[in-house]
Amino acid sequence: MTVAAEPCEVMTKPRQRRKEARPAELAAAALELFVEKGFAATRLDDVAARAGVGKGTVYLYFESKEALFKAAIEAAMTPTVEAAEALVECGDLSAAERLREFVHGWWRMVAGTPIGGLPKLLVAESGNFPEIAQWHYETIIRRAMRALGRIIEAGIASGEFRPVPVEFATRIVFSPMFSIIVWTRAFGDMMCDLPDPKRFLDEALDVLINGLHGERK
Amino acid sequence: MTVAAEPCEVMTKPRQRRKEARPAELAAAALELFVEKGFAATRLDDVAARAGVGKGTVYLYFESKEALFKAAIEAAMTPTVEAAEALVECGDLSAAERLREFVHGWWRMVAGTPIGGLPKLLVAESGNFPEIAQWHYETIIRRAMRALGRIIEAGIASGEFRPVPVEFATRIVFSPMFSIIVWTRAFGDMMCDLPDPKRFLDEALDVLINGLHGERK
DNA sequence: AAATAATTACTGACTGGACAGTCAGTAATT
DNA sequence: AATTACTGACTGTCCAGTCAGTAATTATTT
Repeated sequence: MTVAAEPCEVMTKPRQRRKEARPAELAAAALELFVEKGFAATRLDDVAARAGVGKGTVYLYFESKEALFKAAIEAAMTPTVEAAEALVECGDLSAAERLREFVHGWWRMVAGTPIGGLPKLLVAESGNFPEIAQWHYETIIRRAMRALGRIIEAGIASGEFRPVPVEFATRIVFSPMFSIIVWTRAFGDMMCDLPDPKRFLDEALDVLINGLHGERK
Repeated sequence: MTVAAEPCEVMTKPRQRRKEARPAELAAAALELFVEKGFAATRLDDVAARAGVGKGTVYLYFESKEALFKAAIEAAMTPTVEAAEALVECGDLSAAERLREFVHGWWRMVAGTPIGGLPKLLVAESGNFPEIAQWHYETIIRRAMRALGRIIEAGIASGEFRPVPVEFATRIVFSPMFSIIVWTRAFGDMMCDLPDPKRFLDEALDVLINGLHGERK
């Protein structure tokens, strides 16, 4: 059998050397696949293929599958939480309006991107990678919650909200966010009656803000 | 090397034949391990060992690892949702009090048991076993939500709650339950500042019930 | 500018270990 | 003696991780 000198192939681009770009490209490809299929079901051959390299190349830039996992998550998370924190700083709005801004801004930022799959992924893998889960909790979640907590504190200080325990109120506002992002990723495909997430967040904010405003029953 | 005729072993009980009891014992052992380690990381050798049988026995009663997974989940879930539905039927309480009963009763029922690990497990494996996730959603979650929804409907009908959209209100009340059960299982071990779940549920119920009562801002 | 050598980013066939699933054999029960 | 619940060593497969080899790039020589 002869080599059949390139019979109009589908653009078989030649091997390239791009030391600088590889790590980020690999991390991005890995993130997509980990979010799609989970850690165990993701093969490094596939990650390499999606990044347009051979499997060996993965090991030039990452120690192991686990190291790649960690790197992919960290690379995606850090900029996101920073952007989320920035949402808190918006002008002279009421606490209620700032809560709405924060929640909606966050949703616009993560919905439909691989980053939106991270909460589900981290929940799924928390048992197998406790160090990563802990890092994520301490570095990302705490920080995001503190941002949310500051809005609520300000609302209490100004008399707009009644004096609820901030620690708890923060987590209470978090829970619809957490639920909807995990929920849509876990069951979204198969649920014909999934409510529109934006509408859900709106209704939840209505109830919560109303609950934070009013007198204790 | 000789066989060393049983030098005071740790109660090596003889092989037994218990056709009737095996499936349930295997399903229970499997549930524990799947909840502890996830589907991929659970070895059938371990399941068999925990159930006190050899690996081959697993295949006398279950077609495959996946079939065992499905059976373990279904066996645990069905009685649980029935018990949860029964919680709705309690006497002539206000809607608010019935919500509290439902949420606390559910928590008492699942906290600290392997069943409490199922939401996290199902989230984690939803991508790899869409049929199981779909069965779970349609059979369990819908049913539990309908029970919750009935409480809210009654509260609206009696004028205790304002006329919120029930579909949404149901999911809003669900979200702190979902959050806390998944959260404690995923991050509970490593979080020194995890709030007491019972207190969290109480505070969430306060805010939510207050939010359902009051006038729209 | 062209040829040659030196360097190194990149590759993919290969290995070793882990584990789902099998089946010939064992022993409890009838 | 016949039946069958049960066993665990074995097989085939899958995949993370390796490494000898390839080719793109840079440096050096002519």
